[in-house]
Amino acid sequence: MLRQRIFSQALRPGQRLDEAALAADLGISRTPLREALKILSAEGLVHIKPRRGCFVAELTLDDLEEIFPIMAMLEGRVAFEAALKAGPDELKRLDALHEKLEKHAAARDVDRYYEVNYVFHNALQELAGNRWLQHMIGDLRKLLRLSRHRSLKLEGRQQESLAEHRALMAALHGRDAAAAEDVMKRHLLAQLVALRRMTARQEAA
Amino acid sequence: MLRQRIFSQALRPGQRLDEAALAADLGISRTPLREALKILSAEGLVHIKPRRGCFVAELTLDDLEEIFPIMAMLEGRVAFEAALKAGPDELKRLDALHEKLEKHAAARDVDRYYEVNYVFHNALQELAGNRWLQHMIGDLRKLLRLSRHRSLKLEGRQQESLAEHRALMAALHGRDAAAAEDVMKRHLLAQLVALRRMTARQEAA
DNA sequence: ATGCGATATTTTGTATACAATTTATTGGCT
DNA sequence: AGCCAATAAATTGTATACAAAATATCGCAT
Repeated sequence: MLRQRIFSQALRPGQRLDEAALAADLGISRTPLREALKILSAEGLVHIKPRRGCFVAELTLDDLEEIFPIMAMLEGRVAFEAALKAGPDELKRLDALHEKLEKHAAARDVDRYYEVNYVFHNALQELAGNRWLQHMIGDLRKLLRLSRHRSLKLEGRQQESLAEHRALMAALHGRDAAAAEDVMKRHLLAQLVALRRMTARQEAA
Repeated sequence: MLRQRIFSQALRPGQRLDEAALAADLGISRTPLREALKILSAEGLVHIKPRRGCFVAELTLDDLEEIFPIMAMLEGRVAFEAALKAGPDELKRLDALHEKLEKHAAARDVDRYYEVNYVFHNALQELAGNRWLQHMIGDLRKLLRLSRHRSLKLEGRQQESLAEHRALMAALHGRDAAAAEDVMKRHLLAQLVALRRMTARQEAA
């Protein structure tokens, strides 16, 4: 419940969390709430300052600059492993998801595109079959949800993203693991570049 | 305190943790103990099975096979960044640490070697200056401490490790980031190979 | 003797109560 | 009026108490 509220921005980055009030709001007592907060703290979604309170974490552009290259490595590795392990059935499943991406992009449906994109990356991770890699990526992805920047809304970014996905599919079909890794890395780093453009624009306004 | 007890094997992998008994033993009540267990759970050091209890996590060789390649990537990246950012002063500090490694290796002092090795890798991480990268590596390193395998005790492994460190220092001095990354990756993967040899030997016995 | 079922005990999960510390408020002083 | 100190309120951290569920024990029948 807490994670949901943080992701939905009902609890805003930087905001202080009053335990009594939050517990009452969630309809539970402080004991389980505090246990939940400790977990979120370990995940990096909140920061606990002893004796001072609990605050929703904030991601600066600097954090994104550090996190995206790591994501690029990890997801790149996923693409590499997936390319090695993808059988015909799995490729078909990925193709089907990619088709959906193409459709939602054509319809300019950003929300659905994000949704399917998420499913696609997840499918790839399962294919790669490295549970710890999945775990690490999952942790970082949760963190990234703190920054509500949706780079796809940028002019032309959705088309770029789609092109990167096409290149990835080509590499997977060609069983070219190195190419898949490379494409995926670029895909993630391109997102970072887009985010930079967005924040630059926001600061200008 | 809990982490210490897990690392020192006072609490063994797979062992069930009785909350009341542990709390009494630590001289605290169940409330803060449970909060601590939730944190350890998020870190992967324990597994909480709802309504059934808390168990110290176990790392199989399969887990190590998955984790080490990730560590290789992350630490490789650290080496890359560190090579770019290392100034003369920082290089001197690393040299001093490396000297200690040489000394402890010559004295066959495995424990001190591990200790200094830890400090060395930490110094490199600070140099690289990516907090999130440091965070991720730290998380994985904590996990690895669950497996009490100390590959340096293997015949010749310490000399190999030392040689890898020498190659790393050379790359750092030469400001060759790509070489540093490559050496570091190999260093981590060589550890995995050593661990494989160890477990194979253990299973034979 | 062994397996099953009902009861008793233990153990986890949650709520409440209290202690310790921090933050807010009030009154007095310059 | 503004600032500081002392006190009051609120908030975090911990302990205890209770509810719900799982595990263990005991008795009974086969």
